[in-house]
Amino acid sequence: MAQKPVQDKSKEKEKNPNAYEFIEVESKIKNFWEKEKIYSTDISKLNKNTYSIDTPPPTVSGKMHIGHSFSYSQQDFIARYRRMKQGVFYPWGTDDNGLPTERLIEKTKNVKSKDMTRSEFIKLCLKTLKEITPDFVEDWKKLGISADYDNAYSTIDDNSRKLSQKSFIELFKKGLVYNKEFPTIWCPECQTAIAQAELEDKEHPSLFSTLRFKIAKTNDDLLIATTRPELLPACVAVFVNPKDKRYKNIVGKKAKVPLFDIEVPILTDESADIEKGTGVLMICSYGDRFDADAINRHKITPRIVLNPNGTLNQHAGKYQGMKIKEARKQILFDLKEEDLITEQKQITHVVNVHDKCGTEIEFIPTKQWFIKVLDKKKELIKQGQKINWHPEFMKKRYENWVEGLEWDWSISRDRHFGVSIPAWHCEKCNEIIIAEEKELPIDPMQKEKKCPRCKSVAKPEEKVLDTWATSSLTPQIASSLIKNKITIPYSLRPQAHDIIRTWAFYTITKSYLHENKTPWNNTMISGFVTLGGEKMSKSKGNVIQPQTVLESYGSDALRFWAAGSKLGEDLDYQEKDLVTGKKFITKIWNATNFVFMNLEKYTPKKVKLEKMDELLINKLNSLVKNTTEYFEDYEYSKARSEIEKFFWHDFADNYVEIVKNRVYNSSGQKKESAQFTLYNSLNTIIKLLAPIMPFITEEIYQKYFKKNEKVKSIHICEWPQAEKTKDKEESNKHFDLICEILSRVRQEKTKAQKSMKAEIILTLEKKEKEAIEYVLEDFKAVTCSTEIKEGKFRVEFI
RNA sequence: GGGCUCAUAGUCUAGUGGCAAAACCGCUCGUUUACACCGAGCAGUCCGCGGUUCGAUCCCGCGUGAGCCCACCA
Repeated sequence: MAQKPVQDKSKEKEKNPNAYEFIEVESKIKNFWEKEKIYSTDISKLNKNTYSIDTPPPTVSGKMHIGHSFSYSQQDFIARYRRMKQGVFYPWGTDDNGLPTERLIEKTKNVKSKDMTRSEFIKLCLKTLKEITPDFVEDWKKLGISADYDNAYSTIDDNSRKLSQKSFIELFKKGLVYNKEFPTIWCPECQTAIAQAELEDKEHPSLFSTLRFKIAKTNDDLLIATTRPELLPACVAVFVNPKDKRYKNIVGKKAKVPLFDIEVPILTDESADIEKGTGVLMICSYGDRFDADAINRHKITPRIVLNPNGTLNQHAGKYQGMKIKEARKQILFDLKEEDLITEQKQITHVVNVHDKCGTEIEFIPTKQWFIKVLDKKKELIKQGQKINWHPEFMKKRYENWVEGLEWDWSISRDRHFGVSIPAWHCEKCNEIIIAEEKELPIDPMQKEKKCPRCKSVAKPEEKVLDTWATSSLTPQIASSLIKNKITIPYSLRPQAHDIIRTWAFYTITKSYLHENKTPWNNTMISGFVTLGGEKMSKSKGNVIQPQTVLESYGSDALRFWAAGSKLGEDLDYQEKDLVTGKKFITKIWNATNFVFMNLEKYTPKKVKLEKMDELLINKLNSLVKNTTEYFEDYEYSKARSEIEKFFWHDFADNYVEIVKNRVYNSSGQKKESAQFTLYNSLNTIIKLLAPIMPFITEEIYQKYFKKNEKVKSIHICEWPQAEKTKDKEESNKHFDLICEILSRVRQEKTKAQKSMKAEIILTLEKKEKEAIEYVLEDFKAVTCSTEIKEGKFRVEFI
């Protein structure tokens, strides 16, 4: 016998040979899955019954963040369950097209896309993506996301570009795409048109100044309040409300714009609010969308002062060339010098900014491409209603968004990196020439086209498609990887709720416009991760990195945490939840050690079961039934908590304790019945748990169960089936009663400050005593009762 | 201003038309043939007010508070 080093107990604990080393195990298991291609799609096995998932392709624009790890875990629970149940198509892709990727490249390579030629920049993007994508994807693999990485798409690869351009051409031919000059939402930082869905609110401090306009001829003051004095040179009219008595006598006259030698008409318009500011509204081209509407309505000629790069043009006179903010400051200074400001106050107001860069947006008339959606709101809502939303209330968010649409879908971007718009324009005939399908993917800048009418060389379209114009085709792109063996509607679209208005909406739109189908039958919408109740964001500095969490707790623990909140609910990140997960994993590991310690040389075989064992198996059957139903309903959190409860309390705390005596001290059928039950119930438990904690369950499976089960991986084993048993409810009540009495006995021992092993004489009510009779030996052993009497409940210590 | 969601132990979350549950924390004990990363025990006006009901934490209405989305933002 080895001598125990008594003094150094702590070190001994660290070296516990049976401890579960999650870092080693998880990395080993991950490699095993990759090597054995456990999650690779076998095209020949895809069929009607295959559960197909329109996996979100994460944007290659940094690292996996905690929100990703949360929502991808949740979708992976469902994917893994379905894989065991019926087989899945769970493709993988990355979204590396368009502005987010461009911005990433600009940042990491310290370049400006607009300063480079298009082809140079694209080359740099593709090269950089090649470098960074494998590392980027690695985080998802470490998390145990079981998508098919071997057969992945990128939204900028040739195939995706081809499909995206094909979609553009089809919609153009259907008359659903149009090209129009229009004051559109413009980001002066990114220098591109953007879509309504890319707007975000931001609070900004601002100066609210009341300016002295003059009435022409009379030279009377006309006071107008504004936060945007730099738009004075763009002022084309002033509005007063027709009901506003104060200004009745000036309607129809002209107003003189301060600092600028411009006279503009004074018009009546309902949109002028009597209560706001001075009641006089200046109309600029363009301050906001309502300016654009108003100018249109009154047929006023706009005077554009902003260049696409956010500087002022020649109409701004001496302010030409200044950036918006600079001009604002200078104009305010000059106004003050000439005593043209009557009042000024500091306010904070909410402005629209571009979600990618936080820059305040402007309205600049440019020629852009649009997909018609405004005339189809009703149909698009109807399409949304055909989909099962999990949770249901997320459907409402979709409907609200569609109802609130104000613009057609703006799909062109004045950028370099993206899917090119496959069009040419003959400036003579005003003819649009569209690429042919066999030419796709195509870059019009690299290919000369002649106008079919006048035969002159047409101008290639320089703009690219918005990244959503491509990612809205992820079902079709994924299908093309598997010879279209799976087509829409897919079974499931998982995603988070922030992109209902973009990804979900645009995908529904495209599938409707192209095929008049919904893209999926179900969608599961994940919530967000918060920290102390607040949304995590880099600017607040309250970001938790999943990579750090993975290092200290492991994937299974992180996933266990992600399974803790119900679908659609936000979850507050708390480290203690990771601790809980890790403890649970340890518990499983230790319980497994116990089971197999007692199953040496055991081969599973049917035996006549002892009553206690039968009760446990019945209870387990109920667990299988419930867990299955929960997973069917996307209620992974209920599945988690029920499995957890069963495993820890029914199985480990109670059953294992009860059965110990029989395992240690008996032989023959009594022992075999216990062994059979331990083996089978643990096997079932780890299978039920496999979708949520794929690593430890695989490790246990490989180590102990594989040799009898013969399937390569637990994750492609068949999902456990609940056996039909008679009187299940009765049996479960019986089981619970036994546990409840046991618990009361333990309570008494605790109260008396006695050991659990203290021997007792137990007195039970008649009914309870009868219940115990069936499992008498086991029960006496676990409670250390020497005798069980009938009467009022009592525990006597010997 | 409109829509949606949430409100349960000190904290964070489950859950249910009829004894309200787990985890973390704290306290009191126990324990060494799986596990001290253990076992047993101790915690709540289930936001307020009305209604439906034999019975409401749960269903309905109103209110309060928080979050998210949208709109407004001279």
